[in-house]
Amino acid sequence: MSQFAIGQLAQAAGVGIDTVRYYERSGLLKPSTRTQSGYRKYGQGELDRLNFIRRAQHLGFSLGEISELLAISSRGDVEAMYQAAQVRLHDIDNRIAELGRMREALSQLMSSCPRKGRDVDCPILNALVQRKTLA
Amino acid sequence: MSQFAIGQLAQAAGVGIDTVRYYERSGLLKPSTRTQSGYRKYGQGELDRLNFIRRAQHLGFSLGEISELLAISSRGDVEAMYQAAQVRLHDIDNRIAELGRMREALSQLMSSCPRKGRDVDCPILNALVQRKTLA
DNA sequence: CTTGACTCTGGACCAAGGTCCAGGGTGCAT
DNA sequence: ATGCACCCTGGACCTTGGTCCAGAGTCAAG
Repeated sequence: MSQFAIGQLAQAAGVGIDTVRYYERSGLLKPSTRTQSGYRKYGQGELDRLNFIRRAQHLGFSLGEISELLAISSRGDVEAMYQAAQVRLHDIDNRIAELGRMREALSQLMSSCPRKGRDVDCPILNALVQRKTLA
Repeated sequence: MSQFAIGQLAQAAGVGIDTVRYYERSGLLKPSTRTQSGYRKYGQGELDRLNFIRRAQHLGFSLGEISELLAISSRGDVEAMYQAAQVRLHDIDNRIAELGRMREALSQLMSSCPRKGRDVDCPILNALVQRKTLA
C-alpha cells in the first residue's frame, strides 16, 4: 500500500508541492483519496500520472495538450497519440525554422561587422536603424 | 516638420496605439513633445526608434535587451553591439538545440510507432507512461 | 455648435505555468 | 502535552508583451 502525502508525491516526482496543487486546479491530477482531515493521499497511479505529465512537458507539450494526451492514453488510442505527436512535431519544426531565420539574419549581420570603427560601418546598427538596410 | 499624433505613429510603424503607450511606460520610447492639452507628439526620430524596436524584436531580442541596444546604438558603440548580438546568437542556438532534442526524441518515438494495434505496442505511450521506457 | 474621431489617464485583464502567503488545522515524536 | 513539521484553503503575485476599458477631454469638419 504505497500511499503518499502531497509532499512525498512532489518530492518523488521532483516538483514543488504548489505545482501538484496547481495541476489539480488545472484538472490534470487529483488525489485518489483524502483523509478525514482533508489531507490529499496519492497512490502509485497518481505518481505515474505526474511523471507522465513531466515527461510530456519535456517533449514540449503544453498542459492543455497534456490533458488531451492523458485522455488519449487512458483510452489506449494509439492512432490519436500518433496524431498528437505529429502536431507537436510540426510545431517544433516551425519554431526551429523561425529561430533559424533569426539566427541567419543575425549571424549575417555579425559576419560583416568590423567590430571596431565608426557606427555607420556596423551592419547590425545599420539594420536596426535602417540607416541602410542590410537585412 | 513631420509631427505625428500617437495614432499616426502607430499606424506608420504597424503597431497598436496601446503598444506605443506600453513602450513608453517601459521606458523605450517617449514623445518628443506634448501639446498643451497633453497629446503626445512624435517626430521622425521617434518613428525610427519605434522601427528599431520592431526590427530588434524580430531578431529575437526582448524589450529589456532592446533597451540596452538603444543605449548602445545611441553611443554608436560597435563593439558592444557586436557583443550583444553574440549573446543573442548563443541564446538562439541554445533554444534551437533544445528544440532539436525534443524533435529527436519525439520523432524517434513516432518512427517506431505502429499507429495501430494495442497501446502496449505504442512507444509514445510507453515512453510517457514508462510502461517500458524507450526515451 | 454639434458630431464624430481622436486622445488622455489609471488601472484591470489576458495567456502559461507556476510560486508564495496568511491564518489556520493535523500528525507524530518526545 | 507540546513542539515542530506537515498540510489545508483562498487568493494574491510573478513574468512578458501587450490589450482593453471607463470616463473624461480635445480636435476638426460641416
